[in-house]
Parts: sequence; C-alpha cells; structure tokens
Amino acid sequence: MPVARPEQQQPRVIAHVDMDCFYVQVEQRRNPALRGQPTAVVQYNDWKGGGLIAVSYEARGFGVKRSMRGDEAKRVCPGINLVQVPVARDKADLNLYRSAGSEVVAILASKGKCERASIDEVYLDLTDAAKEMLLQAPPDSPEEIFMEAAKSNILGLPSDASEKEKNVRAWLCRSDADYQDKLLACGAIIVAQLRVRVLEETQFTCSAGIAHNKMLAKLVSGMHKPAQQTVVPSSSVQDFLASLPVKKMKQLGGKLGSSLQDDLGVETIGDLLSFTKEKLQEQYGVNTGTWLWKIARGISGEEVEDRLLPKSHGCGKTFPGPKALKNSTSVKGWLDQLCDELSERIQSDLNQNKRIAQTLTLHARASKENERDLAKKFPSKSCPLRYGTGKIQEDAMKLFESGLQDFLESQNTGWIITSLSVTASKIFDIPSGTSSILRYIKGHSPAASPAIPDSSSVPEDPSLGDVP
DNA sequence: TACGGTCACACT
DNA sequence: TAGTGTGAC
Repeated sequence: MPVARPEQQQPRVIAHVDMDCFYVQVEQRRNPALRGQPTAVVQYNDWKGGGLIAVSYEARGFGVKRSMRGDEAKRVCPGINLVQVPVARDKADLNLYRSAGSEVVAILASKGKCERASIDEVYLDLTDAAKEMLLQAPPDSPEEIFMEAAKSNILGLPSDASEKEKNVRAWLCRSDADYQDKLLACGAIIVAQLRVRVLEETQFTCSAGIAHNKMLAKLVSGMHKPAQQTVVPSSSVQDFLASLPVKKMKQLGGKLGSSLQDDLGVETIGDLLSFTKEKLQEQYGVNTGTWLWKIARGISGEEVEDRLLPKSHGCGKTFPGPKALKNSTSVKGWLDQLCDELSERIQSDLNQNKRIAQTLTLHARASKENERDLAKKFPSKSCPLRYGTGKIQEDAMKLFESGLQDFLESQNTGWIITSLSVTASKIFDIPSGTSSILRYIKGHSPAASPAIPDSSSVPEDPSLGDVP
C-alpha cells in the first residue's frame, strides 16, 4: 500500500510538530484547575465510564492508557479527572478541538510550507527559512529562543552527560559542521521559535522532530515528550533505523508490518537491509517493495503538501451491541442528526474558506439478523452533494436504502446497523475575485445532477442567467 | 466484535 | 468513477 516517491536531491529541512495530549490541553485551557493533574478526555460515559481518547502525562505516570475505559482508568488512578467530550445532536462533537487545531496551524504556517496532517499534527518544510537564516545570521538568535533550541535532543549526541545542554549548544553553533547539519541546526532554532510562539499565543505545548525528510521527522517527534524537540543528523540515521522495531515505522503498524515479521522474519528496519530490492518487490509488488527498500536506508521523497484545511468532512457514530439500529425509522433519525452536523460543517467551510464539497458518501456497517454472516459488507454509496440540510438528509436516506437493497440481495431477512457515517468530499476552492459564488457553482457542477445549493444556504442571484 | 470519530490515500 | 481496504491518531 505505501508507495515510494522520487527523492529530492538537495537537502531539505522538514519538521513534524505534534501537540502533546491535545484534547487534554484544550480542556485544561478551558478549565485551568485541571493543569498539572492526572486528566483524561473521554467520550460518552454510560458504558464502563466511556472511552479514553487523550491522557495527560501525569495520568500516564499512573499507567493510564488510551485503550482503557473510564472505569479502568479510575481503578489504576483514582484521582484522575475524566472530562467528557461535548455532545451535540446526541453524538460526540469535536468542533472545539478542530478550532483549537486551527489556531495552532495558523501560527505554524507562518514560516514555510505547512501541511495539516491531522487535527493535532503538522508537517513543515523549513528549507527556505533555514537557508535564509544560514545566509544572514549564522546560528545565533535571541537568547530566549536559543535557550529553547538548546534543550533539543540531538540523535547521536551523548545524552546522559550533565554537560548535555552545553553539547547541544556546541552542536547548534558548530562552525565545522557540514552544510546539511548547519541547515538542520537552523531548522531546530526556527522550530524552537515556533513552539515558543504556539505556547505564548495558545497556551498549548507541542513536541517536534526535525530531519531531512517527513519519515524521519515523524519518527522522532514523539521520541521526547512532552514539550521537547528532537533532531536527526544524517550521520545518525543508519544506527537509529538499525534497531528500530518495524512496527514503529509509519505505515508498518498494521498488516504489512506483521507480514514483514511473520513472512520475512524482519524485526527491525535494519533487518530489511539484508533483502535485495528485487526480493522485496517480488514479495510486495514494485511500489511497496521499492518503498521498503528506500525507507530501510532512510530515504523518503514524500513532499510536504501546502494544505491547511482538511480534504473531506465526515460525521459518524457507532451503535455497538444492544444499541444497534433495527429499523428504517431509527436509521432515519440518526442519519438526520449526522447530516445536520455535516451540513453545518460544510456550510461554515463555504462561508469561512470559500470551499465547496461535491460528493456525499454514506458508509454503514450491518449484520443480518441472528445470522453469523459477518462476511457480507454493507456497500458504500455516493452521489452529488446538494447543499441544504434537508437535501442532504433526503439524499443520505436514499443512499442508505440503495445500500440496504444491495446488502440484502432480495433476501427477506432482518438486519441491524452497527455504524453510520456521512462524508462530504471532493472539496474545491472557489476562485476569489470575479463574479459570484453561484456562477462558479452552476458552471462547474456535473452536468447530470448539478450541486446547486438551496436558497437557505446560498442566496439566489437573480442577475445571473442560466449556466453556459 | 463494546477501541470512537475522523482523516488520508493506494488500488481497482 | 465509485467503491474497497489499510493505517494513523
């Protein structure tokens, strides 16, 4: 599944910034009494105290894990504060965390190309900024910033010494360093500066990795947490990867990683070096085989995309065990709720970002009554997206009915639904400037079934004739 | 499948 | 294309 990209030839400076237990920090900012205390964020709490989705470092000290339920967390850490995710329309509402994530992205995007990788992670391409710093102001910056940079962890530097910070300062300023290391040192200073700004302006701490590509930056951003950063000089890459367990590598946490272990006996990334490119390609196909061969050597050409906003919006909910939905009426009720939220989210995307979504997709999970038939999957269905809550609800229900027909294959058995979700995708920018939003929408919609917003979502423009 | 709700992306 | 599957957090 992963695929190799042609690698850049000139050295780049890439950072991966990762917010520390982000949802907890958002709640701690809202309620400062929670600061410094064992805290976790849970969603729902009627069943075993709810599921943990973020855990503070104090709570982790007690052995609290993200895979636990609230009750279990209370058992290992009786003093823990469990904060509930807001609920709206009878489902978890993550908007608070989404907007907090946007605050952070707005700051991080100021120094170079910035890619929102998830609600609490970004990649930065700091190559140009680092080169510029190197050109005019060799590693020497305001003491406040340099102090933060001096706390960096440099992979391959002796870290146990009491002299650590002195060593790091020396590394950052080393005049005999090669060009690549000097760029990384500048990157480390820039990232330190950004992290200080994030803290000052949002009260959130984050950790970061700085390296020559995304893969390495991502690998180390979580190595020293919380509120720290880690640098990967080229000279330390091979030793680092040699002992890295395959499962730690992004993309190898699942079946592919298991296959490497079980089928090839590969336990660490270093073990991969003993396989030829041809052997890996034979085992996993040209694309994945080539990718594996490269990552074993620390090579990754994946670029940082210039994207601050998500490419799709989805709303979903699971109905586990006895909560499963058993008839069309309850499905309709929940679908209406999900579509209501989705409609609100794409409407604010349109208003705030001038972006429009073109496809509506419905996903569901289903089982047939009393039967052990786990194999048959409920098919996903999609259609052109029409703006307006009512339209979305209507279309989503039609998609469900169509999917249900395929699922049942004209058998007359009962069914239950254990999860539902609706997603808006194929989101495009509306070119700013000339003419109105409507002209664009009408002119560029699929001919067969145009995604024309209803009058409640986008005002009609009477001056506009029919589309060309 | 009682690890939820969202995301991205490769493949066909 | 629409739909499937994997993987991450």
